Parts: sequence; C-alpha cells; structure tokens
Amino acid sequence: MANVSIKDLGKHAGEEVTLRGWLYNKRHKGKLQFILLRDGSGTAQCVAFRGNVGDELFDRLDRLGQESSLTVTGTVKEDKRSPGGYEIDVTGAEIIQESGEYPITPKEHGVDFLLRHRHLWLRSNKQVAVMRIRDRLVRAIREFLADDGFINVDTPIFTPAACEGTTTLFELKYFDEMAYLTQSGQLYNEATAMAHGKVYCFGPTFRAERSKTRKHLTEFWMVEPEVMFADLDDIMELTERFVTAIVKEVLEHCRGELEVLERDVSKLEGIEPPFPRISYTDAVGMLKKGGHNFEWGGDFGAPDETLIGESFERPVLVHRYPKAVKAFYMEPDPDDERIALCVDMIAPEGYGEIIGGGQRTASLEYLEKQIDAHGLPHEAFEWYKDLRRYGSVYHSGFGLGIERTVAWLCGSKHIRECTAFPRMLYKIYP
RNA sequence: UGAGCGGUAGAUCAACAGGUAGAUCGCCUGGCUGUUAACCAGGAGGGUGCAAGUUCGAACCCUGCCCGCUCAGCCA
Repeated sequence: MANVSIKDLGKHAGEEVTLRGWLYNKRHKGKLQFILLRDGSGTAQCVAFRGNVGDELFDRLDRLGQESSLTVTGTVKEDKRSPGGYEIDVTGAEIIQESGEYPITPKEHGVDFLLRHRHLWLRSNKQVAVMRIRDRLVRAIREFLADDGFINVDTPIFTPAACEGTTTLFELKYFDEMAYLTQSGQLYNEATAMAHGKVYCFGPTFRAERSKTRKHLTEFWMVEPEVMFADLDDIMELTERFVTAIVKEVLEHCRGELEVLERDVSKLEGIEPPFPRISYTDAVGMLKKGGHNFEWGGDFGAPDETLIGESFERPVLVHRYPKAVKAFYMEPDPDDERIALCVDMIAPEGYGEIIGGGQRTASLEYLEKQIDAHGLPHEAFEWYKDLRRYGSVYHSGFGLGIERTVAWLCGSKHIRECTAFPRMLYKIYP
C-alpha cells in the first residue's frame, strides 16, 4: 500500500492508499464517521462505515480525541461533498497514539491562551499557511539575491558594541567582558561587501525595546543586502525589484495558503514597479494636508506612517530624511547638509515600514565627525573606519524585516503570528 | 515606560439597579448511512486574578497588588 501525501490525493483517484497524520476534526452520523485527517500537506476527509471497518475499529475511531496520530487506509474517491473534492473510503486504520483532551478546540480562543500553546497552535490550518508563506518568502529572497549576483555572508550575533548606538540592546556576559546581541549586520556587511562587491546577511536580530505593539518583536529576522558602487537611486531601484519579485513568488506558489488566510490577493497583484517615491519633505506636506500636527525635522510616528502608507496602492519609498533622526553612517545629501541619503519603504494597508536603508558615507573625515556627534566611542569603530582608509567607495544597502513582510503578505493583524515562536516583552515561553 | 480596556467552568463569553453564577465548544452517555466549526437528548465540571475592606448580602462598590490586551514612544 502506497503512503501518500494528502496534497497528492487527486493523483491517486481509484487507488487504495495509506495516509499518515493527525485527527483534525471528526463528525459522526450513526454508522458513518467523517474523519478529517491532516498530514502537514493538507487535510483529507476519510469516511468510515461501520459495516466496512467492523465494530471494533469503528468504535475505537469513534472514541479518538482531536490530534490523535493514526494511519488510514482506503480507496481514493472523487466526491463533490468532500471539502477537498476527494475523500478516502476507509478500509482500515492503525491508531498510533490516542491523544488526551486537546486544548485547542475548533472554536475561538484568546491570544494569550493560543500563545501559551504556541507549540500546538502551529498545527492549526491558518498557522500552517502562515509558516508556508514565510518559507516561500525566504526562498524567494535567497533566489532573487543569488540570481542578482549577491553572495550570502552572514554576520555575527554576538557583538562587542552597539551597531548604531541608538536602540537598547540585550546585554550578556561574554567570558570576562560584556557583549550584546546584534541589532543589525549592517556594519559587518560593509566589510564583507568590500570583499565581494554585493553581499547579504540573513539572520535574527534583537532589540531590547519595551515595545508592545503589533509591529514589534524582541527577536526578528532581517535580510540585509549591501552593494558597493551603488548610490541612493540604485538602492531604491533594487528595493523595488526585490519586493516585486518576492511578492510575485508568494502569489505564484501560495495561492492555497492565501485562500486559507482569506487574504484579498488583489491587493498584492498590483505590486509592480515603479513604486511611488516621495521625499521626506513632501511627506511632511502630505501629513500637514492630512491634518496631522507635524513639524519638519521629527521622525514619523505610527499614525503618520499609516497615513503615508495608506495613501498609495503600492509600497511607497520615502527618501531623504533629516540626518538627525537617522543612523550616524548615513551619507549627507550634497544639496542639503541637514538631510541624509536614506530611504524607508512603507507597505500599503497600514503594515508600516518594511525596509530601511540608504547610502553609507565613504568619507573617513565625515564618519569621525558623526561618531563624535552621536557620542559613540571611537575605539569600537576603528575596524569600521579602516573600511574608509583602504579603498573607500560609495555604497548602499538596506534591511527588510521578515515578520513584517510576512504579516503584510498574509494580511495578519499581528506580527506575533508570523514567526514560529515569537519573542516579545515578558513573553519567552514556550 | 505611559494611557485606555479587561481578568467569571479546560476554552469563548453572559449575569437587570449589589440578592447568592449561566450558555456554547470540548469531555462523558445515548440516538442518527453524507456530515461540512454536523445535529438531537442527557450528564460531569467553576464560586468569579490575588489580598484587604464596605454591606444583612459582593463577580458586580472602594483600596492595593499581579497578569493580559490595545494604542503610544522606539524601530524592521
């Protein structure tokens, strides 16, 4: 008897097959039982008649609790009444383990309860769909970058000092000294990019911010491409091609998952270059026109970002922020000293900033001034300054937040469902 | 960290103006050969986050604490 994946059921119509999985739900009607079996690839309806399987097996199946593990053998039949269009006419079954009372029922649950049972919640069909979309996104990212000539060089998680000196870092003991968990691979990326030309790092990053919003995790994944001989315009063009490509890949391969999530895909189908581009100064004008109380020079707050993002159908590139609100390594605008050559991409539908990036300064002199201006210790950045001493060139890069992108693609209202085991303020179990 | 809201059966929620806690899902028992979060009948299961207080009487009111959610700041 062939072991078959539920997703391939349609290819085996008329054959007798064996499915291996877990009991998702069950309905019974007298001498008839409808067993919904899931195996990770999908869910199949298995129909058991008392007369066909015998009293003993029928009664054992009848007593089986949700998420019990079992194998089911039977003939694949096409049937319009079955959820997937196909069903199994059960001839036999083998119970592997009878599950105890399963905490997650097919009814509604609160977030707190679900997060405490995250290790089980992951089995639910929507959660399975989200993780599959995330997997596809990660694949699409790596494929796009490899095809575009990027080399993957990952950067360290343990770092001796703050990368940008702004956010709060997780501190830990590193033998006899202190170390921090990385908040960005950015600076190291600049070093590896000078070895390879075009690189990216892809890994977890950590922020010890006491944020409690639907857009923040303390541990999240970020992909950060860095390109030598690229200016701000080059990098904006790259972000546009990059985001378009990954959205297309997910749309192409994850139709079923997006359907499970009831995502309105028409919102994603229109994602094509060119993306709208507005300068920070123009964005400030938009905010004022929209009734927001906002002065030139400040950073956008969440409501500001939402207004800007919702004004466009496509992701919008907001460029040239005041350098005071950006990281120390940003190249200043030659036309306006107060401005940094940087860009943020704000996703539509209120999903917020998914990309932050810009052109890095190539000048040692300017870099030193900025390190002073930000009150950062020069010793920590000697190696970084070497990059400006030995063959410095203009270069640019950006970082894309994976969970925020997954949230946008899936239409999830909260980022915590976009990673298998979210780490948040006061939440580190399971 | 601040503001707002909230903690009632395993879960999701209800309980009029303070009057002594109820529904649904799940679980157990029985019924039904086409169910779609199946349905029908019956049953078990909590004393209301914790502590102190007001009252004849508190899930409801007062005080303190704990926990959670949402939003904000910060950012991807």
